[in-house]
Amino acid sequence: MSKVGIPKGMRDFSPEVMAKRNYIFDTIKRTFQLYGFEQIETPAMENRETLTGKYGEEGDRLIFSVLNSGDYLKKVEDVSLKNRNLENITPLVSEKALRYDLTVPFARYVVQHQNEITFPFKRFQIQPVWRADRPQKGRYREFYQCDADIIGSDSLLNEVELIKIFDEVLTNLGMQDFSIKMNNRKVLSGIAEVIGRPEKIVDITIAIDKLEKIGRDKVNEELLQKGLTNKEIEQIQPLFELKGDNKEVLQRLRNYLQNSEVGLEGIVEIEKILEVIGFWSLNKAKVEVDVTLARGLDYYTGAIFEVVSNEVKMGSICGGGRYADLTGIFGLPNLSGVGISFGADRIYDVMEELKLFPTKLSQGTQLFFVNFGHKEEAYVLPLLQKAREKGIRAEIYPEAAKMKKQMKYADQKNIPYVVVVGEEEMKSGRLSFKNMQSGEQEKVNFNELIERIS
RNA sequence: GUGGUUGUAGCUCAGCUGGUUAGAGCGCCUGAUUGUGGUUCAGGAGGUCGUCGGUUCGAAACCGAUCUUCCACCCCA
Repeated sequence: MSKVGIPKGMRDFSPEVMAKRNYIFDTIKRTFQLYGFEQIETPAMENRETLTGKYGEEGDRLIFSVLNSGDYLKKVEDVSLKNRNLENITPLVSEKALRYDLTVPFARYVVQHQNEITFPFKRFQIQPVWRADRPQKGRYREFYQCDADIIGSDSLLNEVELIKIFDEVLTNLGMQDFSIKMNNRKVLSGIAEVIGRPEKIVDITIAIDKLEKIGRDKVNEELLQKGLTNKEIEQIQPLFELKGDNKEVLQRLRNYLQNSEVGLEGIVEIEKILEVIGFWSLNKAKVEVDVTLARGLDYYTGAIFEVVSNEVKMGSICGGGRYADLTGIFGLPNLSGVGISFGADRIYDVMEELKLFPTKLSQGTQLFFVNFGHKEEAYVLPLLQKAREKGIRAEIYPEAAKMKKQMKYADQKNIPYVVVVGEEEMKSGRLSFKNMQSGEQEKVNFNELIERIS
């Protein structure tokens, strides 16, 4: 076993894997562009303070900090080192951090470039993000997010367009059965309000979010542990029975939230979104109103989305939601945004499990020239150039190795056609042209050869 | 951050309650075929058993630490 390796939770991607990954990225990118989004990129690192405090306490722990260059202990007093007061020391030894998601860097970008941006601004961004989490199934320390956000518009039409993008991308990737779960932060606020503990909104929603996973009893247990009274827990119970079709769920929810202004507002938003989706047709997506869905509570203020495959057991493969004031923390208030994120790596795992990748993804070499040496190169290299000019992916073996070795190379790279040009072929102009799949070989001139391939 | 799990040849793995030169299949290299791959045949290379330390006459095997893998929790794409 060699000593080389890569950090925990991070991966290499070999050519076959990259072909599949690019298939996903290309599909997502094409759809984003089709809906009018423009691409940006931001640096792998942000200033640490740009990121900290944006993802909750848990999130801060998962941010990879980058050690300062040079004498990074310069600013640290010996006393604080001895006391191991990490909270104070970290900012002194690390001023940069790897981005944790694409949304916060995007908010920073918008604030920084506000004078160049025409609002509403529709951008997309496909880049890796890093989290210092323990790796496990569907969870990596480095993974790609593919985000599309609209910032500077309150309209719910944006939410609808994003739902449509979920549908279009995942359908195009071949998924047959997936659910776009939708909730609204205002509904969650309403629930906390109705049971009289608005300050407990986060604890309540995080607990009921686990309903499907751990069951009702455990959820209630957790609620009790978080300091809710039995009476309050009793009031939450009707929410666990809110299953069924969206209309029915909303009807009962409206009844439940009748005394909460904000809660009713959330319901109206959900209804509006559902109504407008109705103007379009969805392919394979099922839109489900789910009051137990609680995501990104640290910044979402309106709609909350999460997409799960119903065919494979995996965490959520996409997420998203509306944040009324994300740029406010960077000094640009009153800009409302809504965005979604595709988790490309999880989508990959789902597609792999469902065998959804097309077999013909490879953009490998189509035509291979055997190399016999300097004299032959003089004859063959111009032909190679011509083939490439015709758009044929072609290559020549870089040295005059044994033919067996060259053929083997072509075989292992799955190159479908091989040209052999030696003395005989140079004299006659009839090239030996071999079909590697059938094993057949014939003599053709160069133009015929090009026609055979294209 | 908590709990569990894994590590033997390039890959997938075997290796008995500790016993001498650690195995298989696949892959790789060479030749049969000095201008023909994928099939066949013959031969060959390749491992300080994750790392460090301990127990023992003796450790791949037992113990400890550490790293890595995978899984669950927390949280999340």
